[in-house]
Amino acid sequence: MPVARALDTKKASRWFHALSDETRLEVVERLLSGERCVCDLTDDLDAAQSRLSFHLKTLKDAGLVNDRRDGRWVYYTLNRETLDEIEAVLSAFQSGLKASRSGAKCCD
Amino acid sequence: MPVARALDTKKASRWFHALSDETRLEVVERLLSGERCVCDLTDDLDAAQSRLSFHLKTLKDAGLVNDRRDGRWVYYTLNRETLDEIEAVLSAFQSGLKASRSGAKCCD
DNA sequence: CTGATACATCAACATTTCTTGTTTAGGAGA
DNA sequence: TCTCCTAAACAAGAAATGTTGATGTATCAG
Repeated sequence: MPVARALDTKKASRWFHALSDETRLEVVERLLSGERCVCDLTDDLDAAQSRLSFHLKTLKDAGLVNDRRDGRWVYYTLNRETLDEIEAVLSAFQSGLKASRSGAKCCD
Repeated sequence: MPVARALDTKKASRWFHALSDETRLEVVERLLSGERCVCDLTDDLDAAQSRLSFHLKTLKDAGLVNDRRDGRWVYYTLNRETLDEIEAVLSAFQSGLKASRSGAKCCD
């Protein structure tokens, strides 16, 4: 039977890049407890509006969050499916490792 | 009872940054099947030696890989503990999400 | 319509990251 | 020792990323 399919490195690198910034990680943490509007996040993180907007766009482009406009406010939520996919990559790493032989000699 | 402790965003952002590059992800993939020397990786990935060395250093600085010298060769392995820690972060995200309420209104 | 609010977008600049080529260090063997 | 080989380190330039302040756009209140 086929083992895990190959990693989509392009997709995965975009996910990890989106998570590679402290401000964006803080946004993700806030969104764990549910939907948030930009104004809340701006207050919480004490970040300039344009700066936060930039990071939200980065997260959105990577597929990590979704946005929704309601009146003049825009609400962001985490994208559960993407988080699932990322976790699957990590799990694949783990199980790949478990199955691995060790001590392969090279260059002979 | 206390839920998950707060995320160490500094540490986490370094981990994710290390994984945010396609070349480095390919290195990680190769290392899943066990220890590899730099020369093997250079061949496999068709990368210039100094370029690969740069990425290996990035991975090492982030704690994702360990290295070991044997004669003139240097062997790299994945650092299982760090992978565990990263997976724990993702799991925490997942369970945080599951527990989250939705539809919080803001700005009122 | 007018003004205020919430947010995105843009432009300019600073900072970081990546690449390429070159040099240096350490080990193996003649 | 001298030379070859593997790999790290360095240096300079290119490219990508993040920050800040200004401008643009949609929505709502009056």
